[in-house]
Amino acid sequence: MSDISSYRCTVAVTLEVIGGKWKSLILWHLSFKTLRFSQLQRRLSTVTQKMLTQQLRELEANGLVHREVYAEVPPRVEYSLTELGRSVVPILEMMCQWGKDYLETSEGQAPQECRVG
Amino acid sequence: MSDISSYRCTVAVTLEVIGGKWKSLILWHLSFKTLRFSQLQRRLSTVTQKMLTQQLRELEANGLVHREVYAEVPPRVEYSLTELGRSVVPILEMMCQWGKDYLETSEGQAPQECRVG
DNA sequence: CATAATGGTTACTTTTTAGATACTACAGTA
DNA sequence: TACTGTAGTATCTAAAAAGTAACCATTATG
Repeated sequence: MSDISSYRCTVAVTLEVIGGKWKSLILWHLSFKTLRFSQLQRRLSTVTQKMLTQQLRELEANGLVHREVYAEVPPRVEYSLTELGRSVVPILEMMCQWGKDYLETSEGQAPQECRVG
Repeated sequence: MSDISSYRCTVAVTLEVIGGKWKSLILWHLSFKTLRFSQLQRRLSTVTQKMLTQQLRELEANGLVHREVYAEVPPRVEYSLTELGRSVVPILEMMCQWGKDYLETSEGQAPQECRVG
């Protein structure tokens, strides 16, 4: 049963780290380029400020995202992926591909590209 | 921006399908062998009957799990992975490996094996 | 002097999720 | 006759998550 218990731990850990409501989407956007808080907020359109802050704080606490504060007025805060953060991108790409296949086969939707460009 | 919107759809879809509280663990157990409801319940020790039923119904609705009811008394119901269900196992294994690496590097825990045996 | 912009925090409320408990059908067994 | 086992469902409650709105500091601009 060691396979079971270690599974439980490690997949649960991964889901805790990237499974949050906005986390994978944040990581995805940051995988393209460093972004400011307001830029992220615009890209996630329906996210509330509170949720974006919260999710970013958790990603930062887990070491996936780096937060750089510039001493300016008005303040500027930039978010970027750490090396650890970049290491989850292949998982996101795999999930993206699976989701795409799933939609195609089970719902007959038009094919979609993962990470175009 | 088509990369972004298609990302949102497909990774979100994948997370909806396998991101539930017990789903990935259920899939993991079923990847070894077909199990009855009560067998799954014992393996997931702390799951409530309601949650197990609910998660299984959703997995079934998404086509990952097959539910076979035998007309016996007392009733016997067996759950197994469909082909689609088996196709998510590599993602689970990847998440398992990432979680393992994450625990090792960020928390200095003892190494754990993914899917021993 | 009032307003805008940035990147938040805090308090309060609503919504969602999960837990606990009781109940069901049916046949076999004591 | 009462009890057991299976695989649930239904209902009510508690806890967690998320939304809403107001507030903060600072400086530049009008």
